[in-house]
Amino acid sequence: MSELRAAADGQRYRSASTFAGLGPVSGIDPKRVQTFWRSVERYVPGATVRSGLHAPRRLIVVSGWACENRILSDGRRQIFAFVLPGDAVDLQTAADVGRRALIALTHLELVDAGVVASGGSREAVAASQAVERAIRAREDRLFDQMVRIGRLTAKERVLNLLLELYDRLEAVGMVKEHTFRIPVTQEMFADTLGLSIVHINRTLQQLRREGLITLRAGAVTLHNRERLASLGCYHAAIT
Amino acid sequence: MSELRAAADGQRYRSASTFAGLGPVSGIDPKRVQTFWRSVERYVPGATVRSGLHAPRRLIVVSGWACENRILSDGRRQIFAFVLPGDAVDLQTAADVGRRALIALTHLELVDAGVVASGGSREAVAASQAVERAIRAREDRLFDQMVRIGRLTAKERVLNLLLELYDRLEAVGMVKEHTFRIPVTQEMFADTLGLSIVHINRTLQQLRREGLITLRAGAVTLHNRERLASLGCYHAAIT
DNA sequence: CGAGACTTTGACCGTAGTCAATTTATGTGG
DNA sequence: CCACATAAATTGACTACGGTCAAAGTCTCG
Repeated sequence: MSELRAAADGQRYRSASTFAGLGPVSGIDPKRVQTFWRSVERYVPGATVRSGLHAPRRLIVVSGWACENRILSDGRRQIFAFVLPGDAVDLQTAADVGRRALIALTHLELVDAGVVASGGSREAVAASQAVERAIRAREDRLFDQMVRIGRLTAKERVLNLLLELYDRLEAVGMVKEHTFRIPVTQEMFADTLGLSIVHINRTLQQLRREGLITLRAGAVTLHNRERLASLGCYHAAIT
Repeated sequence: MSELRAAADGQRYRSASTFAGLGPVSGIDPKRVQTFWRSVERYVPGATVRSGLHAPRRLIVVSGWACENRILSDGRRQIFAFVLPGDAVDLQTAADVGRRALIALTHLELVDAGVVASGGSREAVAASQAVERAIRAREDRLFDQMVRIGRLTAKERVLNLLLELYDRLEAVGMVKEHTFRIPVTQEMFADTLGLSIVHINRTLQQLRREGLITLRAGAVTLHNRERLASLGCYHAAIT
């Protein structure tokens, strides 16, 4: 990917309000922002985020998309979750290499949650709580994901996932006119939703034919969100 | 269930060393054990464990089996995990009623993790760390479960799950001669593994015909664990 | 313009689901 | 200890959702 491309990528997948996902963390003391930016880790698309050697690490996404996945020895892959700007993840120690990896899907900027939430100032406390909430929200989504692949039909799975992404991106100002950018190939959808790539393709075609979604050039539009939620067994978590 | 039955149930699903699953917690100060037992919560089969009203609660299973599940409005059910003696779970607040419930499968005894890990004594610290590890182990298993339902075949799913249960129960001394008791109906297997009850039945039959497992009257025997692990894509987590 | 990644399509297959009936536990009350 | 009620397991026949294979078409980017 060229420098130019990388820049565009950065723009496209950066939240309007960088720490929006952390709620209370926005409007932080400029002096501390300095500290954040000094500790930013950057990854290029396809790179594996390094995990802690001994202790687990908690990270916050500043910009870009990532996914958590596992690859089986025979090549099968399961993507567990997508990680978006404002999200928190915790990476285990090197011990579970091969069991769960965090992979950058775009240019990715991360900060250590410890840095954001350190110090005893009122805002650091707020940040710490926000990180806590984000970690918890992530775990809740793992259950949604399990329901998707365990009990929903192909069509439901796709709609349900798109709706989740929609809501999460909307919360950080990354949805415009019912549309958001999505750096996810059909192969990745397949590996997320427990389906084959061919079947994902056909399911998407069907959704398009039915006028439910628009999906091209890495941008998705959801028409009639209410109807999609009903068709996709989607119920947003109470936050 | 009769009183007699209940007693048998208690015996059958109690770990040999009650807190064995917590490792370091075993061999605890008798005075503190008193405290534990005063705070034990008991549930009958089928009961829903009550969640915290405002704050999340962390619980440790002393005896019995439970499962975490979600039931969709159209009746479909997904079981997320089985909870065994020695395991820790965290229950969210009442806010996510309907999204994740903890259901007793047998007579069930729980203690609050806070009680076990409270105080500053050396053993309380050890207990606290053990609870931490148990919570983390639980989360790791969620990923294994996702791989099962997302990427394994029916046969692999069944074997993989049985092997996980085997290893977890063995760790707390509840496996004897490659055999353990398992209070799980085929319908529950189906709802765990994202399959239909009929297909679970046929898969089990096949495994029996192939001489890989024995399963009757709520007891499972795994013959040739190595071979099963290979057939079930099973790799125990590094602990 | 060419290479490689990604998407799309068709033909065919097979794993797993559905429906419905039967058999076999399991547990309760008499 | 037996009879009945209910839950759980089993079986057969048939269906269908989704997988596999293979080829062609598109899009990106260097």
